[in-house]
Amino acid sequence: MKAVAVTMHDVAQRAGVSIKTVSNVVNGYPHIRPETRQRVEEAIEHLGYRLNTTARNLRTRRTDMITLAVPELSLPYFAELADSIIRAAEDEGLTVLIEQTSASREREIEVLTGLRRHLTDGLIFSPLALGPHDVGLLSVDRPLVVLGERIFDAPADHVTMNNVAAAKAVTQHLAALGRRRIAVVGAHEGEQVGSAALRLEGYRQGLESAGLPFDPALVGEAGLWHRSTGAEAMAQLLDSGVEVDAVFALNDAMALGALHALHARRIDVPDDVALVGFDDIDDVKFSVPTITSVDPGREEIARTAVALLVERIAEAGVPRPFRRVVPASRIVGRESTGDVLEGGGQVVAAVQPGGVEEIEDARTA
Amino acid sequence: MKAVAVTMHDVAQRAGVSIKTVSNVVNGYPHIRPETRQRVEEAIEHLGYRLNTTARNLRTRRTDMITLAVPELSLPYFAELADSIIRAAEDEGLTVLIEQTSASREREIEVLTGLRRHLTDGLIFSPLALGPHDVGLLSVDRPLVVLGERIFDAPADHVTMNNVAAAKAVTQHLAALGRRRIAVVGAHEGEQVGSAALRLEGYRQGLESAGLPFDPALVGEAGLWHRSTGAEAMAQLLDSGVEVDAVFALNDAMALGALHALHARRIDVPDDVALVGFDDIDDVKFSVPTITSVDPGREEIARTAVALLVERIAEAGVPRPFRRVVPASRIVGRESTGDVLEGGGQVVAAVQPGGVEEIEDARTA
DNA sequence: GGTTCAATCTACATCGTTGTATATCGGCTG
DNA sequence: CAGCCGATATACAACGATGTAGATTGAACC
Repeated sequence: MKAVAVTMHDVAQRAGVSIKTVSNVVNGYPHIRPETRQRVEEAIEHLGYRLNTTARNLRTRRTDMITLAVPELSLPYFAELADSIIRAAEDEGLTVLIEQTSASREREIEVLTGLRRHLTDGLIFSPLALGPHDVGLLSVDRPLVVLGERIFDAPADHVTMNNVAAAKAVTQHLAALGRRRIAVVGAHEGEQVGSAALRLEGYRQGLESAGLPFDPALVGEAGLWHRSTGAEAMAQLLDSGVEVDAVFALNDAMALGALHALHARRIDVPDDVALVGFDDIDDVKFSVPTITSVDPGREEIARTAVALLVERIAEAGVPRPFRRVVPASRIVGRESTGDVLEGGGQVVAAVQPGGVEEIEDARTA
Repeated sequence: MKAVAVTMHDVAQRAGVSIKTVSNVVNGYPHIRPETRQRVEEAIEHLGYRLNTTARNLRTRRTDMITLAVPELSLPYFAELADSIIRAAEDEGLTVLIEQTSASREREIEVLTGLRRHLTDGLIFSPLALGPHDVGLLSVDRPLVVLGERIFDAPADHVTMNNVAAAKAVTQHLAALGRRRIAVVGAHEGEQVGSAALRLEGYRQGLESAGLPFDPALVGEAGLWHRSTGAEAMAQLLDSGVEVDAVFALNDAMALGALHALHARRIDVPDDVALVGFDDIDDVKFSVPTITSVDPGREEIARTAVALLVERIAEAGVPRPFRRVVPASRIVGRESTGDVLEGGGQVVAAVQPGGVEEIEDARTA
C-alpha cells in the first residue's frame, strides 16, 4: 500500500547512470553532459524523487538547521525575536528549530546538553533561568551564541543590549519631562544579574544624574515579565499609596499591564502618569495610548546572532576570541510620555552601541 | 583540535561489549545484565557519549519532528498557536520545526513540496495564500493536518473553527446591546473562501436574525490582518462619514488597530462605539479598554491537530477517512462591549462545536 | 605521436545507528 | 534427560546519501 520511498538508486537505474551521478546532478556539480543531466532530471521528475535530507545530514555531518531556545513564544518580544531570527537564518540557508524552555532551569540545561545536540549545527540560546554560576554548563563542544543579560562570561559569542545606558536614558528623559516620582515595574529583589538588575541600575544612575533621590517605595517587583504581572505590580504600587507621576516598566509586556492597571483606576496616561516600556514590540505602537519604549535593535540582534553562529559553524574547531556585540538602541517617544500627540513615534534619544568586543580567553567554540 | 564525535563504537570498546549492546542500553532494552548495563553506562559517562540523532533517524525512518507552517510569528495569534502546538507536540515526544510562509503562495507551495519533506514526520499547515483551487497540491504522500478556513476539501485531516456561527453570535450580541450600525473591519472584497468570507457571512446572518439591514458602507476592507491594517480600515470608515455605533473586527490584531484609530479620534469605546474582535489573544485581555472577543478554542485546536497528526504518522499507509474537527468557541465579553466594568472577561455566548466529521473520500494520508 | 589535462562518469567505502537472525547458556518441564 | 524457553549478547546488513580515488574519454600541447 504505502509506496516505499524513491531513492537515488531508483533514479540512477531509470536514467542508466550511477547513483553518484544522480547525486552530482542533484547537487549542481558542473561537469555533467547536458544530455545526461536531462536524463537524470527526467527520471527524478517521473519517479517523484525527493532527496532524503536525513541521509545527507548523516553523511555530510551538517544539518543546516540551528536551534533557537527561548522562554516562550507567547511573550511578544520572543515571538518577534523568533520571527527575525528565522528570517535571518533563512537568508543564510538555515532552518530554525525552536525550543521553548518556559524559563525553567531544567529545560534550559536540557537544551544545552540534551539529546538533540547532534541534530542541529548550532544553538542560539536566550537563558532566563541559568545565571553566571552556570557558566560551566555553557562549555559545550558546539557552536553557541548566547543572548540576553544573564550570563556574561560564557565561553561563547554573546549578543546583548545596552541595558544600563538605555535605562538611564529613559529615566533622564522622564526627569526632563518634569517627572519627579518615577516608579519602576518589574524589579527582581536582590538579584545581581539579568535584565532586571541592569535596568534598575540604569534607573538609579538616571535618577542620580537628574538629582532625584532613589526611593525604594517606588520600586515594584514582578517575577515573570508578563502583562499580568505588570498589571499586578502596578496595582500594588498604586494601592500602597505612594505618589507616582511616571512609570518605567522594565519591559513592554509589563508596560501594557501597567497601563491596564492605571486605566482601571482612571489614572490618565500621560497627564497623571507618564509611562515608558522596554523592547519596542509591535503592541506598544498601537496601544491606547501608544507607549514610549526602548528599541533595543531587535533586527540587528537577530542578524548578528545568526551571523556569529554561521561563522562559528563554518570555522568549527578553529579557535578565535569570543565576541560580545551590543547593537545601538534608542528611545522611541510616543503618547504615553506626551512626546507625540498621536500615532507615529519619534526617536527622542539614541544610546551608543557597545560595538564589538573581543574577549581574550579564546577557547574553541 | 576538534574532538571527533564519540560513537557507540567507542563506548562498546571501552565497555567490552558489542555496539548493539550499547544501543540496547541506550534504548532501554530490558534484557541486559545489571552489571553489563552499568559498564556501558560508565563508558557513556566517561566518554561523554551522545547519541547521534541523525543516524538514528536514518535507520528508523522517523525523526520525531513535525513541521508547523504558519504565516508569521509576529502575528500574535500565530505566535500563541505555535506556543500551544509546541507544548502539545512535546507531550507526544515531538519537536516542532517552524516554517514562516509570510502568506506567500510560493512559500506555501515550497513547504508542501520542498526539500525538507523527508526531514520531519508530518506537517501542520495553516495556509493563507493557497485556496480551494489548490487542493491538488495538498495530495502529498505524508501525514498532513490542515488548519484554517481556506481549504475544506483537501485530502487531509482538518481542524477549523465555527466561523459563521461565531460571527453570527457576535453580531447578535452587538444587536442585543442595542447597537444598530454595526461595522465590519477586515473584509476581503469578492473573496468566497477563507476566514474573511465566512465571518462576513456570519455577520450578515446575524444582522438578518436581528432584523437589521446590511449596509455595504459599513464594511471596511483590509488585506492582511495586522494591527496597522485594522487601524487604517477603521480610519477610512470613520472618515467616510458613515454612522457607526459598533465595530466587529474580524480578528483581534485589527481590533487593536481599530481601537487605536477610534482613540485617535476621541471616540469612546464602548460608550460611542462597541468593539468586538476574534481570536481571544492575550493582548485583548489587557488593552485599554479590554476587548470582547471570540475564543475559537486555540488550545483544543492545537491539541487536536497534533493528535490527528500523531495518529496519521503511526498508521502511515493505512487508509482511513479524513476528519474535520471543529472545537467549540465562545464569546468572551469584556469592557469594549460594556459586558464587564473592568478586567476579567465573562462568557456571554457559547457556540456549539461542529464536532468531528468523517469525510467519505478516504484516501491514504 | 606520446603526454597532459579537463571533462565525465563510476566503484566503493563510509557516516552512526538499529533490525534481524542467530549463538550460547542455564533452568524448567514432563 | 531430551527438549524447550527465556535471558543475554553478538555479527552483519541496511537506512540513503556523499567523499575519494580512479577509470575512460577526447582534445590540446609540444
